[in-house]
Amino acid sequence: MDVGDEDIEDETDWNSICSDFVQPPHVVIHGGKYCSKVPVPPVQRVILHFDLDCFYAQVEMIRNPALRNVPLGIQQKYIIVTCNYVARDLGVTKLMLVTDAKEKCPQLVLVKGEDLTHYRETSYKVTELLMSFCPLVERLGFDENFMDITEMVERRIEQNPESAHYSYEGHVYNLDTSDAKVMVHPRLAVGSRIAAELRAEIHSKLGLTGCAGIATSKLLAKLVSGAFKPNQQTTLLPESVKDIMGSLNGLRKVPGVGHQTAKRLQALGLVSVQDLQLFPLADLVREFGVSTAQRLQNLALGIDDTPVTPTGAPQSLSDEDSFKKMSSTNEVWQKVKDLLSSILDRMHKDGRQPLTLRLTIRRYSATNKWFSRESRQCPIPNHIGQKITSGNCDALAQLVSMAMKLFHKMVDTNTAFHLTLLNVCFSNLQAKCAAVSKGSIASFFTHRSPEKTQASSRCQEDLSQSVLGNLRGQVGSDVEGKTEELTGQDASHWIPDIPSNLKIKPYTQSTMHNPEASQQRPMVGECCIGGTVDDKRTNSPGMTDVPLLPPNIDPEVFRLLPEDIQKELLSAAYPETAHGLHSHSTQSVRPTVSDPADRAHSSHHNHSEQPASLSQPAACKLNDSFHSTRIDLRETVKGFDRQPNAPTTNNQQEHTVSSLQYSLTDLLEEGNSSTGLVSQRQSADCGFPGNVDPKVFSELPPEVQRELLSEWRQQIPVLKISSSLKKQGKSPLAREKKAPAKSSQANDLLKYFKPSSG
DNA sequence: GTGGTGTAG
DNA sequence: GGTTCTACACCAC
Repeated sequence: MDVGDEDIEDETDWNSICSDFVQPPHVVIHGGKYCSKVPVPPVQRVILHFDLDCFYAQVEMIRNPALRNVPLGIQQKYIIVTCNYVARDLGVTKLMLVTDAKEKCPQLVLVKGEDLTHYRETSYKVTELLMSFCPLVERLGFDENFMDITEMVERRIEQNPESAHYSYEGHVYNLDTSDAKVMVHPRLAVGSRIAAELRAEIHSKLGLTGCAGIATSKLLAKLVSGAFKPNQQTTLLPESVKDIMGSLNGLRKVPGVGHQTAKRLQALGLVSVQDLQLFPLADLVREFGVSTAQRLQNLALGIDDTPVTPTGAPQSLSDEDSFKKMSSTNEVWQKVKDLLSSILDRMHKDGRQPLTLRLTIRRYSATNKWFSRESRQCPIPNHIGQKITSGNCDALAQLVSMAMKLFHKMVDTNTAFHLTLLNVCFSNLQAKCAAVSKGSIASFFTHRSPEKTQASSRCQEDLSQSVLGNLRGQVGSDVEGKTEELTGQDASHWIPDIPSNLKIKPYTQSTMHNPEASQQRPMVGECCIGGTVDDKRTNSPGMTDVPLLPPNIDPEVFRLLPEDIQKELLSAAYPETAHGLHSHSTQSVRPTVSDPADRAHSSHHNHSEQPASLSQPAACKLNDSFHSTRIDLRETVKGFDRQPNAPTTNNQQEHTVSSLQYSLTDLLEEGNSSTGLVSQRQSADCGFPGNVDPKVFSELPPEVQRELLSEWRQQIPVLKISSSLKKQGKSPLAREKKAPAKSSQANDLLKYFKPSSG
């Protein structure tokens, strides 16, 4: 943020850096740092960076709107990983110890956040939503996305040259917006408007707010997106690149420079960004090698030409848990089984077949508390891999056994050991065309439809290409010569089971009811979706207006299918009423399934029966239903016209669910329940959501308590579902997801029936 | 392919 | 630089 002599000195450097740019325009901008003529590179790319505000907290506040008005912290173990702005105003910060946070803000409401299921799902919805406008979306963690909208911008300017004259939306870094001369960088100006529209989309469809940065590279977009928080956006003009780089205090602030690199740089005497900018490259090369040295110096100079690489399907799925101490094989066995059953479920839903299993441990060491991780991996035999894909419950036992072998490779159990973390990971994920048989026809339809309707649009090609490019190492499907479309299907598959209905429903909803959104949509949609929004609406009329075809099914695609498949789809979509609600009914049923206390008891019962043999009859039963395409289709298609609190009459399902819970609860390790907050079971008993700490609740002012209670009373069907299943420690909801019916999706679905006010 | 490290949110 | 729970890239072997 400092101007002065250094700036003038630096100008030469900047000139040389930019020398490869064609005809740098000379512009004069008043009100900013540059009062002299400064050569700036032309805008060649327009990159957006989206950063959701306190993401986990937002997800929880959507799940339980009453939390919006209280200081909310998301707790993982003894850490507040994030908190809402109410809590921030009261002094709570990210990564604060729970004890410190409570001291600082006694009224802080805590929600357990170790189970990432909901965050992951919401995260992918955001990515997916962005991808529906432009395929070039790259994820960075759960709450950030990059997007290359260069094409979108070009097209918009082409179609509407007027748009180039519009002003910047939101902030312009280091400038009064009124001072920013739009004509200088029309692409960035248009980009800023697109960013605003996309943020509005994210808000209207998913209820999430966030910041955006608009710039010419990922590096700069990321750096600038946080300039104004929360829920604002900032454009960085090329003229201000030097400013923003200079404003970073310390090399660690440069994305791409982690603490190890920073340490090495410091050893070279480099502390500030400017130090690195000016350091002789040759010396840097000696320390880091050519490519890293060049990259680091470029980063310091604000130069980053790395492309936005569409993220696509995750390349590994892992699940882990940390703990104070684990020192018996028995505990390890339990935990491994626990973790495995959770990722098994995710893996099954993903549809790809993992070829590799990895087990990672972290050992405690008094001298070196953060003793690094060790891992062992092994190939997963094909017959087991297939069981994973098909949802065959035998896979669990076999994988546990494999994982334990890996464990014994690392740990000599004859001597004492002390672990503080276990991680299981499926990697080397192979797409299977056989996935079709598993019910992904439905996901083909549902996921394809937004894309399929683009068939006539210019972006369709781009999209399938990028999707293809994404699916690194995945086998393209070749059924009926529809390679491309089925590849699209595979691509759709990775979006973790967002049911078709979710994809369409919010869309329709906001289109219909949100004047702002409908005003903006044609603008945003013009890039890739083109006229397809309307198509989609006609094809998917929404919940109440069921046409000949089930909602979400693209008639064009439907027509292409063999008759028997068509029939199956129809029968799946419109079965007799008592059936077909399998998945969702597990949701409604759940609160009545069994007394939480009973479940706790049952867990003790079976506790002694392990680990000699894995017994999970209920899980088997449930998983078996995964084999049925029919059921899967029904779930996917049917949930759409479900009412939020629709009562379930199917007792059999209750039994299934309840026995499932027994078998899964058995896996819980007892140690966990004694730590941390009051257990979720207790809070569920109290009649309010399990994700709310009763103690904390009792400390709230009476009027807040009343308000919360009245909110919860309206929400209880939703909240109880999740809360009654939540457990201490690891992967509570993952257990819930064991149910064949992809219950957490249904959970998400319910959310849309009762949208939050925000 | 395996195992460790570094980076990131 | 460490807490958490992921996920990815890169490198040496």
